[in-house]
Amino acid sequence: MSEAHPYRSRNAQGVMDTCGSLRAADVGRTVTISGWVNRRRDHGGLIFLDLRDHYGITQAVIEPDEAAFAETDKCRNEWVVTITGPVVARSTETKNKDLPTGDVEIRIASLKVQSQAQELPLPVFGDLDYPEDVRLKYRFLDLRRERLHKNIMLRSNIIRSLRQRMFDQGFTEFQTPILTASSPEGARDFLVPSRRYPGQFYALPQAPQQFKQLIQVAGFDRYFQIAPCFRDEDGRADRSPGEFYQLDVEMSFVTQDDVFAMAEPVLQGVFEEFAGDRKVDKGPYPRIAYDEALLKYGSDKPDLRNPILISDVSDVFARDDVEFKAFKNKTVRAIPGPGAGPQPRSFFDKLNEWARGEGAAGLGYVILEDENGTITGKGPIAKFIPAPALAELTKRCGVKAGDALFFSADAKEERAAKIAGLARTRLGQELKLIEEGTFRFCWVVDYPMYEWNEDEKMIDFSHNPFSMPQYDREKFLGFSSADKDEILKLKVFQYDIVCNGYEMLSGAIRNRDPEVMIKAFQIAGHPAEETEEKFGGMLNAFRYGAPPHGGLAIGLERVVMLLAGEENIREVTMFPLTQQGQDLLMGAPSDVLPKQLKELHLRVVMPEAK
RNA sequence: GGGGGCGUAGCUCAGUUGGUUAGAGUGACGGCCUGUCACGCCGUAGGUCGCGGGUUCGAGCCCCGUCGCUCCCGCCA
Repeated sequence: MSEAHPYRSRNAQGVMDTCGSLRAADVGRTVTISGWVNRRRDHGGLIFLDLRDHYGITQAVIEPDEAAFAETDKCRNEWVVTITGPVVARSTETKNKDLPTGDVEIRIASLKVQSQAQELPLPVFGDLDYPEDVRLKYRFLDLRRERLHKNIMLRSNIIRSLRQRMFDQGFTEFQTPILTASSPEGARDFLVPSRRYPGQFYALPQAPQQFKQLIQVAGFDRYFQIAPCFRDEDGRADRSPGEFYQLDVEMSFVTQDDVFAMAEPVLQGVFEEFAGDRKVDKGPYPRIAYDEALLKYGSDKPDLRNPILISDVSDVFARDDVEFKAFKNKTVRAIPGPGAGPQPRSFFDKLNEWARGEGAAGLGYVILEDENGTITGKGPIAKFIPAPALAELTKRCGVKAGDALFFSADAKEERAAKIAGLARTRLGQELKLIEEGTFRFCWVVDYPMYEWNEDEKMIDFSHNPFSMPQYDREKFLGFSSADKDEILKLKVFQYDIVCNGYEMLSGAIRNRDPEVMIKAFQIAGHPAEETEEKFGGMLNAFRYGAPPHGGLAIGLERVVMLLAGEENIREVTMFPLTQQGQDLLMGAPSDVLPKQLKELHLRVVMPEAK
């Protein structure tokens, strides 16, 4: 016979007893469980301890004449203790139906204090909000609290589910290097100085992009990885500074449709598994061309829960019978405000003020009313829009009496579209039109390959330079700077999945043609030698038999955020950095010893004080 | 790099028009209480009002600067 376990007993089936495991069936057993004192209630003689561990909460009780009373009396919140005693049934009136263990309690026969706790800088009990810096400095306490504890467990379960779904589709997981080479495109790199090669640096990968493509060239076919990615860029509520994880995927001999067919069930499945009572859109997801997304939703991240659709009405305001000068020769986008007609004047003034804050000249509007069966317009600019033009507007935008129609106008099309998109979101929120408790997905496809950089008067890559253009190869190789207009119209096989306005997934069919890649970079102003030097490893691989391939990456934290119902990425990250990129718990970044700098052949030059 | 918000007891917050000794709840500590589960009751301690400077007879409050956290813009192939 083995001796009793010092911290946790087991039942007859060999199952470990925890603070969450005891039920009516355990009544009569003597058990040992360990955990934190969640709450202590002292009734004079009678003391209750709620003991908490990862698995749940169990009430323990002791009376004054018992041997362990003095030791129990000393216990305070968040001390770690081990208790041993019989499991007893609670009387009907004293059962706690809010706890799974609420039918029973443990009578404390002995209690051992494993660890005491000082006065807490952050109470574990209760669900108050605390300042971010305190929460981060004492993350280990915050993680004991139900909200974070649940979120982190959800994250782990989502990762397990994603892995299983990938294995089920015949994918293999491989690890790619963390210490790698700096890549000049994209985000700022995190650099790691080399000890053996003075003046040279490793870089942490911004993504395993080139490696996963090399894995395809190496013939492994369906690859995936829960991959850490490092980018030295500033944070946002939905974007960690420094590091994040993605489900990174690549596969060979596939078309864009093959990738879609693989990705949809994975996302769909994981959302259905963890959505609870929230609704999950059924695939196949609608495919929205990039240009269409910008027009109808004013964003390349359309939130389909919002029913408002934007229309282009530039031509209506260009008509001779419409005399509103402020909109002439501009891109004008119309944003319907369903049911906004009865809103008070202040509603419209507030929106106008908000639009100015976003950098627009304003947000014009007409309120649509029914006058003897005809729709008429009211409001400051209504008098400039004669009846036939108004009829055209209402028809095109699908608005009716009782609605309002808002206008975003700008000489620059992108600005008009962007403000319209922001107004669409804002109106959806203000008018409470955004469907709740639903996950709505869509693909955004046919991204432009290039965009015009007005400041530097040159052509830039608009997104990923490694995507395959949708093109005629010979014509592409023959492009010159005279073909600017045609070049700017080129689309690529690149695609995103957007869920409720968040970018969830991003991918592409890759460009595996060295000649085309060098030409593509030439068009963006990078000479062939430079491309050869920067991407030599991958280009060279493409010269020795590269399969057609494509893939994607799913932002893990975004998926967890949405499923956890959180709006901040730190709530789903175990040990996050602050928005300023500091680790308040471990104290990173930090100074290092002069000896370490010397080994690395580094000298620090502090920025000059102002 | 730029803009907004916040910073008062261990924690969450209140603090009037610039005016006596800066308050409450919670936690801590002590006392009372045998069925609570946010237990209840009584008491005690606990403050560089983020920091520095200024205006004023007098500053938690007004002004300037600075630091920290946060949200946004830039940035994020």
